[in-house]
Amino acid sequence: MKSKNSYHHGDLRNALLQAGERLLAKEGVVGLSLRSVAKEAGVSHSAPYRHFRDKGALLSAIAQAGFERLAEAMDKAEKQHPDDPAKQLLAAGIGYVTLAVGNPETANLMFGGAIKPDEKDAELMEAGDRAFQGLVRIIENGQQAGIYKERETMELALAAWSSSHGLALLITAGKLKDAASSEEQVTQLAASVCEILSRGMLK
Amino acid sequence: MKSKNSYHHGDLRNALLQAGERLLAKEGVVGLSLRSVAKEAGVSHSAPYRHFRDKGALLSAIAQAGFERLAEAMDKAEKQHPDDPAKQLLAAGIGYVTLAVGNPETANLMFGGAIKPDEKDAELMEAGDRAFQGLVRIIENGQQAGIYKERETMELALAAWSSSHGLALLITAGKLKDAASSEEQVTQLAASVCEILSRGMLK
DNA sequence: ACCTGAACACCGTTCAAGT
DNA sequence: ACCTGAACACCGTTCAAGT
Repeated sequence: MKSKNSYHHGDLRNALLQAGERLLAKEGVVGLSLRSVAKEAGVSHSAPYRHFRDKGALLSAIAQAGFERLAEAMDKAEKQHPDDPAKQLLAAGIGYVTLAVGNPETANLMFGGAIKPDEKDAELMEAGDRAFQGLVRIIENGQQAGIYKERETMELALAAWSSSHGLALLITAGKLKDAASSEEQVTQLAASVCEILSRGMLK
Repeated sequence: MKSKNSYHHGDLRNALLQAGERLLAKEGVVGLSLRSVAKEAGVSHSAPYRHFRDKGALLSAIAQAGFERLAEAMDKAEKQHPDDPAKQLLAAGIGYVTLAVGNPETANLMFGGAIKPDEKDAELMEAGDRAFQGLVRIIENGQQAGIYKERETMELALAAWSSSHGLALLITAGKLKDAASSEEQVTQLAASVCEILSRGMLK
């Protein structure tokens, strides 16, 4: 049992993670300093170094939490429609885009290159892979149900991933300002992209 | 006629832009400081402020150049296949992805949220729009040729943009490390995604 | 008109010292 | 074992002063 007012914080690691996410949402990845995170958590500017190797490690941990939420969204999409892999894919796409739009700065952190390749630790990569594997499973469900054309699982999964990912990042980057202001519009756009990908652009 | 050794640089704005792009490619958007750009250009750390309002304005100008190259790639894709809008779309997708993969840090700058929304000046937005309009024109060519299903131009364009954009950023973010190491592999992936989008995933 | 150098407030990181 | 505070090298930005 630890007191919050004591010299020793007790759960500083989590407090820093929370403060980091809060400041990230407010200030963006450029405006987020390790010192401001420490201040927000109520500790000195050097305290974080007991829990994170450096600033990149904190960012990496925040990004990891984002990938875990993304993996959950994929799992949820699969379980929501146990016998309809087409609906699973639609729900996955909408979930992907909705999650990114709801946390645009986290999405930028996860995919925007703020974390240098050599700072990407194994845990971060694993969390990213888990999210992708959730989508791959949904594609495999469709293949087993025989609804897709004969193609490599990875090719289909990459096409689906690319279109959801692209739409999500176009929105978070503000390139679709007027067309994607409400959550309803965002859902509609995700559904439209998913349908075009499923049925094809060509006659 | 201006001398490079004189006290007055003569073309410092362009020199800073060039130095910025060079350092961006080498250090990434996180490692790029305005002071290092000034040093690379051989001027004092405060000289850039004669030519750019602040650091964001320099980044914005670099991003703008990136969008102009992207717009050129779209135009080139259209002109390369004057009578085949399907090939235009494939060339546009490959061009998009190839450009991003060749300049990953510039792509991150263009789409990664390093430039805050309020720093996005009119010129930057226009350059981005021009690139998108190039893609829209290619879609319209296909609609006029009657090759696409009946759908809003914008819906088709957004689906095409999303999938190319998503693939490009997945690669530059390093999420496809092993599958996209050579330029040939990258072209192949872009072609695969484009074909799946054109013909559809479903049987 | 354009560039420099000192100055200021901030930042990431380290390390001896405190509890 | 965990946190603090001084210290260092860096950064963005401003501004009087130089050419």
